[in-house]
Amino acid sequence: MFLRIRDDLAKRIDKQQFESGSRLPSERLLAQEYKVSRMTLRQATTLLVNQGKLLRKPGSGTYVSAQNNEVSENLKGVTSFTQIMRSQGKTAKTKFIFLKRHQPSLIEASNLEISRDQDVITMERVRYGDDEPIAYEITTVPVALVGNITRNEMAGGLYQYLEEKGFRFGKAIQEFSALVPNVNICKRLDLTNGQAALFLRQTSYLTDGKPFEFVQTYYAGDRYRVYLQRE
Amino acid sequence: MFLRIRDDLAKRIDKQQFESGSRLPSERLLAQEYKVSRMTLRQATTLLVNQGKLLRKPGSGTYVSAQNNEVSENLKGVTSFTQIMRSQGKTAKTKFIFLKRHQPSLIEASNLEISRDQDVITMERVRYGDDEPIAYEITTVPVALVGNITRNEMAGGLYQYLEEKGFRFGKAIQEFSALVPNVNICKRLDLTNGQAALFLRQTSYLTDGKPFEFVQTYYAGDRYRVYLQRE
DNA sequence: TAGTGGTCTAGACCACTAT
DNA sequence: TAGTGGTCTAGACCACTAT
Repeated sequence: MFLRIRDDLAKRIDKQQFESGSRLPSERLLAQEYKVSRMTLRQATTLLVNQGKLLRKPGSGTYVSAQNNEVSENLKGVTSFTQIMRSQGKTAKTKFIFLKRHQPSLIEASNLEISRDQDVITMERVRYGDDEPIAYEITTVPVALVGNITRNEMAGGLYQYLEEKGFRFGKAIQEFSALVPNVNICKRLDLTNGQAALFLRQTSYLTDGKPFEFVQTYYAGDRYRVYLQRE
Repeated sequence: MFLRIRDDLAKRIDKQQFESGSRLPSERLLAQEYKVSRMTLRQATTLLVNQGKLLRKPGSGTYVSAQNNEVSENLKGVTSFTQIMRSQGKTAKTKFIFLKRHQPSLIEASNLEISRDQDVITMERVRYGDDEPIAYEITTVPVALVGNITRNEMAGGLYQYLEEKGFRFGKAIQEFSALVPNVNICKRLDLTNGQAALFLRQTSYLTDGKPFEFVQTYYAGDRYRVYLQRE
């Protein structure tokens, strides 16, 4: 129930039915409109407040955030390359390099919490913003969980594919560091030898705590930034 | 009320009164113990779930996370070098390089939201884990806000100094990228020429939205990682 | 002074887990 | 089948804002 209300409110904000900066109807009114209790309505708006889309001013009202969209977009965006590019007015493009089924490396197995004799599928891709290479992405998923996914299913959107299979996504753990990539990746990213890359390792989990993907990404250091907001 | 319960539960977890991995008393029991309604008790535990300290398994119970402490420590730790080192069993040391009062650069002025004729104070330091250099930190604060802070006050803990002056801290925005630092910083960090550094820019704000510090940090790429948890 | 968000209560029913 | 977390209700009082 409260998730449906959240989605509906988010839509109304995106459609500018609630204008940026304006005050929302009071919690009591909105609860009436959605025919739920005020506590339930607050569960919905709390999610939007945490996302930065709404702003609460005690004693005054609940407001549509002015521009905070940017920050929270960037926050979410780390998991969606397409979103980041779009928010910068660029078109995300992808070049498929290869997909293969194989036994996992030590680091893949430990991050996906499987043993080394359980097969995984790895896909490598270059990500572009307009026509500039931005990132080299290596995605690994366990066969035991996702089945024998095809190239098209995987490249067409792993998340969508898994969602349709009934999986629900939970937390993700990310680890950033910096390094100078190997020659092959430097070439793919148009990096002069010796230029730095932001290196991200991400493990994503289902709601039951099972890891379903392990992604290693090299971002061209001079063309990419990660924004985060604390508190 | 629910904040007090959260703090109390957190203490009991830290004291291992609730052991790592074990099941907590049910929400109904804990609510009884704290003499609050179940909804209020859930407000408290929800905060700990979001922090990663607790784990809910519907139909089964609420559990103390096994090791997830690391992650949330790392999350907080990004703003406190000392904490990160301690969590890795290392001792944080600091070497003071210099402190000077000067007119801000363009980037300093814009991040601190001041004009270029308003003085700032900049401090540069090397941060060590045990005896290994980990980070080169450049901290800039506006004189108009913090006054003519001395070297000891600033190096002894800017946050403590400001807190004593009655300031309250709000959000912080961080931006990560990767680069190869200049020769001077490479030397300070014992980096061979050409090694990469994780570059962090952070602007920290007071509760009223005024920026009070702008920090630029170069982390030795091979000796430092930033961990984040999403959702 | 009327209206707002912040918090809390004391229940209720549900799907699920563990046995 | 008993117990658990997930969600929801229909109220209530509070401090605060806006006027």
